[in-house]
Amino acid sequence: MANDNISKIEAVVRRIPAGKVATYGQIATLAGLPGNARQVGAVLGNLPDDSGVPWHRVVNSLGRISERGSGTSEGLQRHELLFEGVVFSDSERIDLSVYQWKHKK
DNA sequence: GTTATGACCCAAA
DNA sequence: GTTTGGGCCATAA
Repeated sequence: MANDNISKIEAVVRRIPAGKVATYGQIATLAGLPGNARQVGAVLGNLPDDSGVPWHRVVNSLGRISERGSGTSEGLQRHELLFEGVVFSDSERIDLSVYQWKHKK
């Protein structure tokens, strides 16, 4: 059931600590869906407002912000991350070497 | 059941 | 570290 995958993805995203970011592939793998990174994004898009999932802590491989493209948060994500202590690079990019979340254990 | 699209990832240049 | 091309899975029409 697809709904079950959403629960897993939510659980993984919820594990992301403040001031850290994770990539879709990382989440997909941790959620038990290797190679289904796209589905993670699709799930986040289907996430309800009361899901309590910090989707703004989820970025793509290059640490770039991935929004839906339709002026949806257009920088809201950046603001939220900055609020949590995440530092952005010159062109709206994050230094994954420092801020990429390490589930490690 | 098939076609088309998507908040992506990986390997190579 | 960034960009280009190819590929995987799931949802929608």
